[in-house]
Amino acid sequence: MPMDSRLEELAFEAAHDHSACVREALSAAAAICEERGVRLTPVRRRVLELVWSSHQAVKAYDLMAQMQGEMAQAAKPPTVYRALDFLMEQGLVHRVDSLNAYVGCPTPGRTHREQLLICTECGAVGEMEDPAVAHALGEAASRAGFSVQRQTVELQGICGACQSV
Amino acid sequence: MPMDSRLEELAFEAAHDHSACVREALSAAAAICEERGVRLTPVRRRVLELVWSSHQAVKAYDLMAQMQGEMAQAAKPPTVYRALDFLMEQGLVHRVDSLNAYVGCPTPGRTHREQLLICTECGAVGEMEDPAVAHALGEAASRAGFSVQRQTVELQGICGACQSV
DNA sequence: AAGTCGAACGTTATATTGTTACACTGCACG
DNA sequence: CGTGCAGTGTAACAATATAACGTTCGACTT
Ligand SMILES: [Zn+2]
Ligand SMILES: [Zn+2]
Ligand SMILES: [Zn+2]
Ligand SMILES: [Zn+2]
Repeated sequence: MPMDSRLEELAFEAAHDHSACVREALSAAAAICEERGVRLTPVRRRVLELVWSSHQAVKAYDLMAQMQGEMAQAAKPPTVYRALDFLMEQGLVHRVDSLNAYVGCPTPGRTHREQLLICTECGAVGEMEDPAVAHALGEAASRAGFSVQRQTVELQGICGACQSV
Repeated sequence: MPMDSRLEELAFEAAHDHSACVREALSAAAAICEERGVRLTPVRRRVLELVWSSHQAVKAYDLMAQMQGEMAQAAKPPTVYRALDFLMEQGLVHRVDSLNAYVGCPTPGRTHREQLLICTECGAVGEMEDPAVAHALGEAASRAGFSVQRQTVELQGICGACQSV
């Protein structure tokens, strides 16, 4: 069982063997679901695969469009949204609020307070989990008397690959 | 011209003279628009006033509903969205991405990289601008080779007022 | 084997949020 | 006066998401 976090590094790599990313994400997901006793059904698996079809965030209706014809009938909104809800509950996918879109988590299995990096040039979405950021946020919030339950941190900017063009 | 940042403190104050918040926000907006040579038209002013009708984030279609009948005709979506776009450009209002809603900025006039605090109990939305957070985010992003242009930071949790109930 | 239950999925309709396109008005400016 | 342009009105539509309810199917009980 690999389960390394190599995927974390790849979002902004211009060229890499992306089919390996997909394979790795799917096999990690299968292992996690197995371990938790939840079911990675064909619909859920297919949605996860399509979310991972690039390192960009994917729109729900684009997923539907890609699933036209390949399931028995056309995939309707509830089918896709239910699958996305499941994948998010299991931490396999994150929602990108500032884009109304969804991206595969490169480090599933451990819960985390991730910070997303969204390249406005190439659309790639990376993810980091910086303890100093989490600490600074917690400190600042508690000075304001605020008790944090969840965080949404999304940075828009230019990724390394796009800067070096 | 007051232009203090007292408003910043009030989002989570259980009881306060909120009509003063509204007055202050509107007069600050008028001053800022005057100074910049942009027009705070009646539509824009009314939208800003309604956004400030509480310290909660307000939905665009709720604004429309409240404007029914008071303008010549019913307010249609483009009217409200154009006003919101203007107010956001001028930094008088922020969009809360995680809620698809809009909140008045308590410290307009200076551009800032704000962090929003959203109480899941009472719905109030406060705002802070913590240098340590900004610094940690910048550091972490640049270690990832990422050049930040904009940030979306929204913390969901329980505000001081709701904790002490 | 038959019954029961609940998770997953299908289906239809609807709700919510936001945009496009184009016409009209009124004021600033020559 | 025209002329242009910012602001607004209006109609239609696009994009995103949820509600409500029925069906299927396998696990478990009896
Ligand atoms: Zn890849
Ligand atoms: Zn890029
Ligand atoms: Zn107030
Ligand atoms: Zn509260």
